[in-house]
Amino acid sequence: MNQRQHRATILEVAREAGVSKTSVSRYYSGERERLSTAMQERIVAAATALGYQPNPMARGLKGGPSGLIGMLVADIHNPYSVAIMHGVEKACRQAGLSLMLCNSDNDLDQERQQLALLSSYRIEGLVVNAAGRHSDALAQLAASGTPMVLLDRSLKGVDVDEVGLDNATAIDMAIDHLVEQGYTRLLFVSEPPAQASSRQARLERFETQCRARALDAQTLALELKDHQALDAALARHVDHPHPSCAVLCANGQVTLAVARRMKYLGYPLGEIGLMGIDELEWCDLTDPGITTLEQPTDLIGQAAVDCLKQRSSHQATAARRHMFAPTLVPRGSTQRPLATSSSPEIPS
Amino acid sequence: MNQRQHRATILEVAREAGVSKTSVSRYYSGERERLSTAMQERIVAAATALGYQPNPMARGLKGGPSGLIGMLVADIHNPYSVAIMHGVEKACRQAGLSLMLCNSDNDLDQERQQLALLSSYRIEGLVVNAAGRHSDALAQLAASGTPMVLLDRSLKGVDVDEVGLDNATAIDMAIDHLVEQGYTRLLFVSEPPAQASSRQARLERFETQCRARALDAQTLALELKDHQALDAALARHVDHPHPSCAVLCANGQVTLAVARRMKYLGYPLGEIGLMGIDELEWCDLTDPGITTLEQPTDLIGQAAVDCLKQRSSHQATAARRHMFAPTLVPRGSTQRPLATSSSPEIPS
DNA sequence: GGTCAAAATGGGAACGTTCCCATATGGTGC
DNA sequence: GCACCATATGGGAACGTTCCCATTTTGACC
Repeated sequence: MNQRQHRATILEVAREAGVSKTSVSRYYSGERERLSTAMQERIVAAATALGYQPNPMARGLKGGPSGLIGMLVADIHNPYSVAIMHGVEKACRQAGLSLMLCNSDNDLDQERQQLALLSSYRIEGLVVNAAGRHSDALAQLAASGTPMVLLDRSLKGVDVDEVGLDNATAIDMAIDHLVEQGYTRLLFVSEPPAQASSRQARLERFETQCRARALDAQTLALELKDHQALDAALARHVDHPHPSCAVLCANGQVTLAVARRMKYLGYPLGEIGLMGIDELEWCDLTDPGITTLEQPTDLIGQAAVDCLKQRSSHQATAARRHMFAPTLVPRGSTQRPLATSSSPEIPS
Repeated sequence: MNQRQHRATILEVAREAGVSKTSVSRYYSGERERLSTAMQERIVAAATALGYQPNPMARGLKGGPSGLIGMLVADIHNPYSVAIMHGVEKACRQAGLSLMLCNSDNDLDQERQQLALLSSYRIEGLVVNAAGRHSDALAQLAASGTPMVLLDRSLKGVDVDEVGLDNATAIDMAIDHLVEQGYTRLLFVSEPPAQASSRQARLERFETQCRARALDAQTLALELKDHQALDAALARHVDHPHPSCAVLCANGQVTLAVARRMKYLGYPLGEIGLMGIDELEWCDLTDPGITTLEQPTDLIGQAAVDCLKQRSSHQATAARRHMFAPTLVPRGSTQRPLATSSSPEIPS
């Protein structure tokens, strides 16, 4: 009944092909060019005949590559994380690597434990989208030589590659767009920035740019569960006797929360501008549509895996940063009702 | 600079504790009760002193448990898959297992390859949310004794545990709700059912139930990319000189597509009823809100992992099926405008 | 044709576990 | 006091690789 439970080993392939196990091993560990073509042919013949497949466990044991890439995510529900995960998974698949997915649920203890587990599997690289506070466990893993990429974060004391959005460009694009559309009073809403460097970066860029342009701007950092604080801030922002207010959301989660509250409070989208970083699948479904800055998540995921591959093959160079620019997806939420369809494209 | 690169082995712990490696091994492979308390204390002391952590590679090599659970997903972008993934990941974490995530991108070849890879890691169990057509690779893996759970699918010739939504109950709840709300002409929209048994099940239940109740009902199965076909079907459904039409969507992806087209075509939600299986985070954001049947995804994921755990410990019993009932989340899209807030709760 | 280096191949010892067996140790019943 | 069994412990051989080193073959150059 059972399919052949037994799995062919390298030794059996060697016997079948009439060569030594060392040669078979060489064939499968990327040293084919050292083998004569005749030998290569005999090996593939024997291997396919026996249905041989290398055992990554045994390989990883001896110190060879484990074929495993770890991904540590703080919140598996975050659409941004999922989108990146897609890119990472795809890149891994193409590189013949497997993905171990870990979710820390924003819990530092879980994170530590997951990290220990990942390192015990001798992962060849780690993609991290977590670790708000200084994570000693993360630093230790990086110091021990595991290639590591930080997604949209940078960590004090951890000098590793970073990949993510070009926050300065993104914020500038957002401000440009909002100003072009005629909004003159801006509110930036973010989750608490202490936990993630990219939040910090976006917040700071917004503040300095608005100051530099002498815009009427404010910022708000809060936990999204806190409806009341958000409602109050929105009211404060909107009730100002100023013609045109807009809200800029620091990420997709914020966009969702703000859109929800604005709908609840009855603020008309467009008249009150709304714009978010991160594209979301439902952005064109809310009534006038929500304008977003779309991140090239597949590219980012790919870049992360590329970093890891490079680092595990070459000797360690200095830490690098890949920053990607977003794409503006304009929709109705940043279209003021007075400005009719005749486009006022005149440069100022 | 480097943290101690060297990792303690079972042998070093044994030496440190002055016991044999066998005893240490026993301690870590769940045979603690066979050890005297004195020995247990010495082992744990030595292990913590050395920072010992078992090497799962070596363990898996010898035939022991690999600590790995695989999850094969056809489309990592599908919110349902992601939601289940969350539950599965959480359950794994609590059980001390790690999750290897594989995405087949709806490609049978990729699926085959991923399956081979997973099996080469000697996974202890596999959660599958893919495999439309009869997958020989899947059947083979199941036959070889790997515990396996099918999510919302059943496969001919593969007799394994299944976990998912109670489709009959869900469809009945949906029909009940729509009829209660006064909709009399129903359209069921689904993706092509040939690829997934749950689509088939929902479609069939809808047809038989509507026939049994003598309802004016139709079904539509199509690829979601095909806007034109969808638009045409919606128009055909709605333009009927009948007072109250409603559309029931077979899953979240369908709901998104239909909502998009209805918005584009200008059909007012509520007047034309809309209801979907699968809760989506943006359902309350579209104007009157979209009524859904929410699946207990965390429970389903947990149940899947539970199945695997049971099956890998106990001897194989007959395949079981866990079917979960959904929860109705009523919103404006199934609230007819004529029926004002005074609820017409009179039973017919 | 002999020397030497390069290329091609093979044998054995690890890697860190688990498991089978063997060996103490302690208690029980006659 | 001796056979007996249960309970604790330990030693060695696997598991399937890779890697170091040794050996053989090849070919090129004087």
